[in-house]
Amino acid sequence: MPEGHTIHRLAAACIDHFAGRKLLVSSPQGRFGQGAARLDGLPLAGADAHGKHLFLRFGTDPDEPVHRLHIHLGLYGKVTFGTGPVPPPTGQIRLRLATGEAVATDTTAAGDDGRWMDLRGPTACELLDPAEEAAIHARLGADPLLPPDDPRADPEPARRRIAHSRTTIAALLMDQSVIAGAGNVYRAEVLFRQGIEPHRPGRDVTAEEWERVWADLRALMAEGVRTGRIDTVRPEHTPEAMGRPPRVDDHGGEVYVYRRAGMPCLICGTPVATESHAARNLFWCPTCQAR
DNA sequence: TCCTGATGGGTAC
DNA sequence: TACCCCTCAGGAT
Repeated sequence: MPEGHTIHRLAAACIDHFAGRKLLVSSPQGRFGQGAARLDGLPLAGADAHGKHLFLRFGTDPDEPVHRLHIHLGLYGKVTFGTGPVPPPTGQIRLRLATGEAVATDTTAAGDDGRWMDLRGPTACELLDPAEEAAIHARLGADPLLPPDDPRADPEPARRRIAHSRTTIAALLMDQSVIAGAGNVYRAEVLFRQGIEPHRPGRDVTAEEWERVWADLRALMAEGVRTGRIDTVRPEHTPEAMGRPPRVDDHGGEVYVYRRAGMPCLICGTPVATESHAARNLFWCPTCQAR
């Protein structure tokens, strides 16, 4: 789930469900109890995403919030939205937001209109002061999902980093200080779609190739925000177009190489290769990505 | 019922 | 590079 598109969707969903509404905030069986107590009863003023980081602003003015909550889902974190009864608590790190006046913070029933959000297992769920939040933004690279006129979406620093780096392009695309929001799926898929061998040093990637990678990332991830899935195959390679069975996988989308090790490349039939690369699984087609 | 791995990242060596 | 964090679906048993 949690590549950047998931977090941008999450920010929009928080606005949809909770913006301007006083919230019941609790941390049942959680380690965020004190933070939840400080947020309880405040309205949600805003929500935004930068890369894989989510920032919820509590108070009445999103620019001058009373509290700012930083959430990072990490590898395991999950968020569920619902209406009506809230599911019973499980797990150790958990945050619950709900609307409605008639409910005590630790009951399992939601409020009048019963909207709730349940967060389990995040890597980060913490209140930050402005300087701490600024430090997070400062260490993140270009976010392909932010509007092009947002300075945080400016790809020029990423271009420069890559153009001067001996690190592989595969590792650079996963480095959140270079590009914020792309993860292992988009990394593998964008390199496949642009025919780039993943082990090439960043400085050997041409300006034209980088332009295509950035434009493709923007388009693919925007589609991910729209649909909530990661689909990267072009129309001519869909299951329907090729007469092949659809992919059966826990995250749902149609992809070229991600987690398809040993299976035939959808374009050339070469078995998809895999290796552990900088502690993450890398997938690529040795023929389509020969260079 | 148990075991493994996963779309992430901070930290210690 | 290894480990830790700590969730949960899917496969193995």
